[in-house]
Amino acid sequence: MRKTKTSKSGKGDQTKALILETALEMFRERGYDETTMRAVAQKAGVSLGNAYYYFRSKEYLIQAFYQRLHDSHIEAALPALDHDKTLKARLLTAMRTKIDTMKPYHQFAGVLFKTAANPKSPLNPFGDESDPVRNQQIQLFDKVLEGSTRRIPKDLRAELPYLLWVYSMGIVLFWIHDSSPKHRRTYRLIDSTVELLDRLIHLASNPFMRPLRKQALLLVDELRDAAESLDDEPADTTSG
Amino acid sequence: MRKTKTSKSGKGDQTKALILETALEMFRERGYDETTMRAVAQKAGVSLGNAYYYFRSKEYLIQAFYQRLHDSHIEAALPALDHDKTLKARLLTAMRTKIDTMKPYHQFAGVLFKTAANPKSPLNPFGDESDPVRNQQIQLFDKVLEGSTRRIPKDLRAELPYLLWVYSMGIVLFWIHDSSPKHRRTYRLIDSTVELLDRLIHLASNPFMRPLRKQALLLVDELRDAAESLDDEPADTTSG
DNA sequence: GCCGATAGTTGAACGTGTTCAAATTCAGCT
DNA sequence: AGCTGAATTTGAACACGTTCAACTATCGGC
Repeated sequence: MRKTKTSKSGKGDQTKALILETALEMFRERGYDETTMRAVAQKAGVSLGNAYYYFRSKEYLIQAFYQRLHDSHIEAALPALDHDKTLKARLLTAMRTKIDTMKPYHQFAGVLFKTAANPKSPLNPFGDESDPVRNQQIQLFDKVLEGSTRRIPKDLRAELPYLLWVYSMGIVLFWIHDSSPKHRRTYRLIDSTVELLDRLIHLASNPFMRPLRKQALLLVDELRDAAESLDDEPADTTSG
Repeated sequence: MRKTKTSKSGKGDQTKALILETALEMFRERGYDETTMRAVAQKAGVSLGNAYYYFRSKEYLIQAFYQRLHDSHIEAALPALDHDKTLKARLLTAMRTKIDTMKPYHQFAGVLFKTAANPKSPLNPFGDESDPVRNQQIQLFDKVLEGSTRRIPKDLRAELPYLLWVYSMGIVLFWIHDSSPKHRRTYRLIDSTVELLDRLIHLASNPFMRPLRKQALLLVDELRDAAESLDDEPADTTSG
């Protein structure tokens, strides 16, 4: 009579969760490369092969981590955003909480982007497998804009959430490389870039800027298109 | 009496070159991941350990490839630039020849950026080990600007080579993911972004834009600073 | 209570990048 | 020719991520 009573959650789900928890803990404490699958399996009390039964590869453990990280960010950002009204303040909050959330995983994050930059990796932020997380993140920036007082032309307004998401990825990239104490440099960078973005958005909203803005937005559209057709399109040569 | 007579070049240099040639050939034909160090060693007729005597790791083979690739680009770009006078035309030439040069290595290039995005990799374009190549590339963009007719304010002019280099890295990143026939998408992207950049530079050169420009350039400076102190600065906590 | 199927689990085995102590070659010197 | 120390070369060995055929547990249906 020592069995766990949560029979409903499925034996597998428990094992999977156990492996993930163990892996993330070890990633946090020792880093990614230094954590071997064998060690994870051993610490979790399962066999090596069993870990691979639930996670197709070591990278898929990061994928799970990625999702969890974003959930935490949302949780931290949404309440904080209630206090801010201007676009600048709201953007600042969104970005600062993002870095706050990622902090414990700094040394492990390098690997995250290493594999994320690989087109074939499940972690590629533009790829299909990242679709849910990506959309949630873009949605967050939509909320950042929605609650702000700044008036923005419709065409720009529509693309801005995506553009801000790309911007946030750039900040994260910087943060990964940032070894300054407490990541001060990254926070300073956020301050200055948010200020700059606010100004740029203001400038781009000027009627005079309409032609240039239109051209830039067309470019953005094309980039998004291209980015979204990554896995398919195996260099088609059959013209008809 | 079968010894080679080129005794001056050093036996080691020859072996190193042989290994590199073999490796690059196999990378081109089979891709990076599919090319094992054992296979390279065997095809080059040396032992496995010997390959590691000359190349600290498999990644250092890419490092060497990187340098060679850039040399080819310079070779292709410089003569072509003689024909172009406007900034737009010169920038177009520089970027098109860049992609032309990289073409044969497209499938292999994904790995290049995968490892390049890793802060600890010798391939990191911002890192110390890439310094020579990076500076040469920036210098190329300086020449692109130097020969053009467009008048640009000094502050912007000074940073522009670096900025264009960063831009070129973005294009390369896109190209890596671009599986359209003959990489048409990348060439189209170059066309539209160069056009846009030309306009933006024009706009930024307007006296009205001076404050915003100054702020943006300050940001660029900070980014460069941060990017250049990657390997050092191990989270300094001793304040004095 | 038994059966078959599915889900879960195991650990040996494979191929890889990398390391290392030892073996071999080489150049310069006597 | 013989010696010496450095440069070069070797291949066995290591640790890792990953795969796989086999084994066990679990559960629904008879």
